[in-house]
Amino acid sequence: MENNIPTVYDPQAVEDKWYRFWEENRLFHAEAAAAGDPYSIVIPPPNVTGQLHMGHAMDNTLQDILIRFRRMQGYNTLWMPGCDHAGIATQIKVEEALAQEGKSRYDLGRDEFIERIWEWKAQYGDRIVNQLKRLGASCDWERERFTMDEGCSKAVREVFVSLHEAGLIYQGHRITNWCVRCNTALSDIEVEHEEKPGHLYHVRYPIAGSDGEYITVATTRPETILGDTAVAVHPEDARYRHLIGRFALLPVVGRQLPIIADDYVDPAFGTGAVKITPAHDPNDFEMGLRHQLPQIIVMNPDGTMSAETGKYAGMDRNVCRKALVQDLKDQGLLVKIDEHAHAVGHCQRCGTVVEPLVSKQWFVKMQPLAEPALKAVTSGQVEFVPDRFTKIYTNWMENIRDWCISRQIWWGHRIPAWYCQCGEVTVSREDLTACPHCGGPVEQDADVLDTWFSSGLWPFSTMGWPEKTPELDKYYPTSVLVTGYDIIFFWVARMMMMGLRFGQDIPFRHVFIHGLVRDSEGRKMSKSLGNGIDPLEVIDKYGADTLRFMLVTGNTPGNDMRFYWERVESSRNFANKIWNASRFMLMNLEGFDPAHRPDPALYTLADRWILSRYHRTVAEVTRNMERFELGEAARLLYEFLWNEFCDWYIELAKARLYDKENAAPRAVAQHVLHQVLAHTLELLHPFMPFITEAIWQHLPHDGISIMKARWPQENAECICPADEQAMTTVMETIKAIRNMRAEVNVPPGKKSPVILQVTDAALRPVLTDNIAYLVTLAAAESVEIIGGDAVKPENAMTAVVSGVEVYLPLKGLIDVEKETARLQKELAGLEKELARVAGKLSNESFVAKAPPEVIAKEKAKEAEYREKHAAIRERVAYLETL
RNA sequence: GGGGUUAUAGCUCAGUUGGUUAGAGCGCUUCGUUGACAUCGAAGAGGUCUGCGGUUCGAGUCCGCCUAACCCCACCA
Repeated sequence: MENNIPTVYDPQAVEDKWYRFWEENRLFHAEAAAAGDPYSIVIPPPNVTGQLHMGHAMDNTLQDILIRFRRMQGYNTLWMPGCDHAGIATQIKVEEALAQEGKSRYDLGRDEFIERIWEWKAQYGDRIVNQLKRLGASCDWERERFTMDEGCSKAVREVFVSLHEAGLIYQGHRITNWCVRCNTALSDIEVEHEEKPGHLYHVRYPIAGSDGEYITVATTRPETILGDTAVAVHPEDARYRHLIGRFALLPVVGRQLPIIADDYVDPAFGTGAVKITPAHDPNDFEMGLRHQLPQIIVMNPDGTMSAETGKYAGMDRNVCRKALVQDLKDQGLLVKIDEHAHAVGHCQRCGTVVEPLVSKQWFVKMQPLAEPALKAVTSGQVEFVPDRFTKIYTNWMENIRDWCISRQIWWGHRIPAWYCQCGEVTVSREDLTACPHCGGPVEQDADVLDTWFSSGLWPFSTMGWPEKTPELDKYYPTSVLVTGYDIIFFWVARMMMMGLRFGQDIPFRHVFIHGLVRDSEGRKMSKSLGNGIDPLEVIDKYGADTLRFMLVTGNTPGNDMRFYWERVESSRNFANKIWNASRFMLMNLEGFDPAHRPDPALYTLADRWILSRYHRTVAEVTRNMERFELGEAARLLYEFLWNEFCDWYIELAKARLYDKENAAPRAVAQHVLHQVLAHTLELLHPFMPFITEAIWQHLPHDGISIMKARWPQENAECICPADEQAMTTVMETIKAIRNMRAEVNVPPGKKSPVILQVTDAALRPVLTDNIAYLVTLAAAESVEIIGGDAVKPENAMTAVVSGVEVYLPLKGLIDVEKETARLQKELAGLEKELARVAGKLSNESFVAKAPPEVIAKEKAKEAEYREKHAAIRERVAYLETL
């Protein structure tokens, strides 16, 4: 039928072709009005100017597997694609490009800078999409969305205004995390804390109006001394009680600081006295409010010291620290510097040390939103896979704090608030040109929203919300969200809150969490380490199917995996194995009529065996897919296809396939070969879409694409343990012969006679029927089957499989001593097992309490071992007489 | 300070409601160009499942504790 297929699978030759075919035939497209229960996934939107990395490759492979699986099962399947504008990340990129020209965003001005970013998006916005296509992602590209497109922007504004109307968005002067490099406020989770060795500076503050009296405070950030407005001690601290109500003199500056008492102070830490800097420390900020302390801002947004700091004004914060410490030393006020490890916050995006400082920002009040989001998970309405992430999620939700959503950057959704000179701030769905209160001119808030604000709306904004759309109706809530554990708080949690409030329902039923792809040493792949592996490189070299298979096997949900080229190669080999098994089939389908179903009576044991194994595989693979155990499903397919179908069935079928004189048996073999392989390819399709499509298209088929093939169904009637058992005996007999031949180095070309002494009468016909296999697969010259009571052959090697003693008369090749040793070793193993089983069976509690089928199994084992043992012992005894 | 993950063959990992002589890939040893595949085939070597205790007739699997590594969360200056 097909003889011109290359012996090595070449992904490059088929991938582009079939992807185009799928797209041209709109096979990824979903219609809300079409039949079928909905199954939907929204893609975690990658950064629009980003590039596909290994994490994306894994994340999207998992999604594509689920989508393709459900599509084949007949669901009305939507995979919604799109990109994220990724505020700070994208802005940094464009700023870096600008820096190449020696410019900053301020040189361009806001409008021109934003225009520049849109140009970037136009230039690179397709790249990530094209990379996802190379991976094989079956997204409905006709629906592609962008977090800053018109629809999503409308959703953002609607949500902002609604939350504001509900009193859940407010503006406030509060202490927030500030990145001096990005020049913007950050939310708490955008700050990464790293425990680092630092210093604890002990500084003397003289007591006002005293003679040489002082109080010593300890601080890790001496430059903030300039913003101190009090010194606090614990009210019960006997060392300092007499000082409460008096004043200390701020070193260098000379300002008078009240000494106050507050429970917050831990007498055991440092000196038990704390300097209070309300504008630059979250705790001090709170304490400042309690004691009505003034806030003195000593640092500018760019990290230099403010005009408030006198001679230090304009210095970088780090320079100031050194200068100030020197000044304290000079004045004899620096008592000591202790080594002190403490957590320092860094900007997630640029790594700069973050400063807590007071500024005016917009916040979302989280408690009321978190409550339903928490309940949806604790009630089981939304399930995390694996389950352990439930706890991480709920713990965060229970301790949630308000979310700072305003960013002082330019790329993003502008906050829909307008300021008027009359003092009114108006939040509006429509752009304002005049103040609704006084009619005066208004100016829109300069800030934009945190990127995650719009991402949080993704499951419903992409479906057309706030409009009522058929998509929203059909596909929301989505079926599953697939993402890494690193963005559970950033994204999953926000989608839960927003979805429940604005989508009127949970955003997804399952959250399928996967781990990170690390390098071969277990390190995170990162640009700075230069240890990243480009998925495109893997696809170029080995093909997308290979990459996908490698990414989905060998690990379990939620756990990290390491990238090894050896594993890529092993997946590649599997693809090649599939290719060649298919080649074999295609080369042997001559005269095959798929419509003709052979008489089941003509099926051989091998046929019934592989069909039984196949149907078991269907059931197990489907079960594992439904439970998100994709790696296990893939492993089962690998083992079935390679170890059973290729290693055995193809070999067992060859004789019939090659014998063109006997049409009927040949047709049966063709039928089974085709049926099992074609359907196994269907099972494999979600994992390896390209190669399975390429082969499927060569086969006789109905329908346009394997993508649209019906997912295989298990037929329990085809599962036959007796046939499996019988076939196992035949295979074990073959293996036993091969083993003995290898043991004494029989040349591969040299055939030898085989004598089988069958002790289990039921096995006699099985072996008699399958003698041909021993000839072809075990190099048997002749096979003689003798009864259990017959005289045992002499001068032969011996092996025992269940119910069959296998004798290999190898005159001249047998070294009696070696053979005895080999059998003795076998005996020792059997004795050990026999002792174990006998021990179990003689244990009264076991016999009384274990389930009957377990006991029966153990008894059967015991009988088998006994029989084998007896046979081998007899053999050893015989050898010893020689 | 809380919480979590991991510990199984030389390496990387599976082992899913507790019950087979604990598996795979890579690596290693020996052999193999017979018409699917050397990106292959055949035969092998290699593990007291981190340690201790508990539950159970039975534990790699469930429960404690120990050790080690990693991760997340947390406003002790």
